[in-house]
Amino acid sequence: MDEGATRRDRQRAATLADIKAVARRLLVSGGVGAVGLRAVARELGLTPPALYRYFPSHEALVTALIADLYDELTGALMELQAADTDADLGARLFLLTNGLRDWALAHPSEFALLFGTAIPNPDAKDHADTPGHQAAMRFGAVFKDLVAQIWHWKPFPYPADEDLGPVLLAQLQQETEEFQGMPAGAIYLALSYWVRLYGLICMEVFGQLHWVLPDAGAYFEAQLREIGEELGLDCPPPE
Amino acid sequence: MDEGATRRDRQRAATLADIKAVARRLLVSGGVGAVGLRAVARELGLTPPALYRYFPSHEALVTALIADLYDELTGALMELQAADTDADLGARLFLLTNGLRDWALAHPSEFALLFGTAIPNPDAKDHADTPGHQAAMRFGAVFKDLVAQIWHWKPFPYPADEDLGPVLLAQLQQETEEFQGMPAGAIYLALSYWVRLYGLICMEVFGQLHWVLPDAGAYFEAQLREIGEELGLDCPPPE
DNA sequence: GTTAACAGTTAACGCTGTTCACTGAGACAC
DNA sequence: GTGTCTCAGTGAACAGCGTTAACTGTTAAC
Repeated sequence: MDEGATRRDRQRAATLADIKAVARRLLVSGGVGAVGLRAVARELGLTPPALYRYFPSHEALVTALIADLYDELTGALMELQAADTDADLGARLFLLTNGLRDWALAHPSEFALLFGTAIPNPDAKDHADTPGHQAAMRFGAVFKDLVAQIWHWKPFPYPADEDLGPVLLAQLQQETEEFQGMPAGAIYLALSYWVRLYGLICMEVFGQLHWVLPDAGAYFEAQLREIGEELGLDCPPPE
Repeated sequence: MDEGATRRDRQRAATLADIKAVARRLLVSGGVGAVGLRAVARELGLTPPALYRYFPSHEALVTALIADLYDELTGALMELQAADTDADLGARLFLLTNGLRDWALAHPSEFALLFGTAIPNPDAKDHADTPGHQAAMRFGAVFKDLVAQIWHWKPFPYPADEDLGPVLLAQLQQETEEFQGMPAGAIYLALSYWVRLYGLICMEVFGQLHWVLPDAGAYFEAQLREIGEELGLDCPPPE
């Protein structure tokens, strides 16, 4: 297994894993602000400069943590999907979306790190090859694939091109091969559903729904059911 | 005007305003991380401990800034509303929602501070009397009033109580006097529209829509028009 | 067996928020 | 008008942060 890996390489990989594990623990217990270079070193019995043999800066450590968390979340969703033996796409929509919400509620600190505050610089292409960005794309692909599968299995009604307006139509048509051939109107709907569900989860986790809904679970369920019906899917029984 | 205000009181109020102005400038130019106690003091020609005569901590300064920003945003929306002479509620929906989006896009740092990351502690009542929280409620009331006005002017179709499920129904009915007597189903719809529009603005400002929409303006317009139609309002002409 | 690479340490720099003891000037009472 | 008291502001210091430089000892490689 570790052929060609010298003793040092193995130990290096081990401490690197330790660093990330400690960083994760600090994140969970104290939020993003608690994962500091010195705090990680202290918890590992190392001196702060030692960590610079593993990460070029504090930001790099956090970035690596973000990438790992994206992959962990994606993995959890894929696992959920794999355990779902029957190919009912309605059930799969509920499974994945509820899975995302459950993960977010169970890991609020991690969720806040991933989705809380985002890209400060609006330049799109300069950080497109970052591991964190790629992991984010893999996460997004889970739901992009799901909606494409639903579409190709049983196309749902969608607004005509004329109803979208020329500007929006042109933007959406540019994404048609990213969405496996779906027409602009269908992509428009998919995006609308994503904003509703994803936005709802963010607002719930970040406490921006407390003023009206102490527990947003029932509301989320209702919204999800509404979307499932609009997509023409068989929704799982309530409760 | 300043009767009863001694010379000291006036100077104190002036420097307090200066502190907030500098903090605001630093926030705009460098984001939340740039508004530091020492940085503010440096820019004012003061020593850092001097600021402790005005704010008990760094967090208090940021909190005060948040409250001011909420009030500024609310004020900008109210002004927009006041300039809208005709009482067409469809036009007012477009005016206020586009106004919110415009403010967010014009002041991304401020918007990020207000809505980016939120309440870390899920306890609801311990910070309910904070000035920032009250300012946030005043902001929310703008849109809550709008939807209540629309409802009382021309009630829109809404889901029946039986379709909401008992749990959700009970939660929504508890808010019926907060929404000036609107039934649970109407509150359900209003909340859904708010999540769509507010979530869309957040995702646009925080760059979580770049991967599919380089410019979300047309999409926002389409969503807003869709909601206006569902509310049975006369939408302003496109473009 | 020599040499080079590398994990890790110590010391230090500049930065942050915060506290304490102190100074000087405006406000108020007699 | 003098005395007292409050209060804005200063200077020095502390603990903590991310980061760098010079150095030590162990490990892999030729």
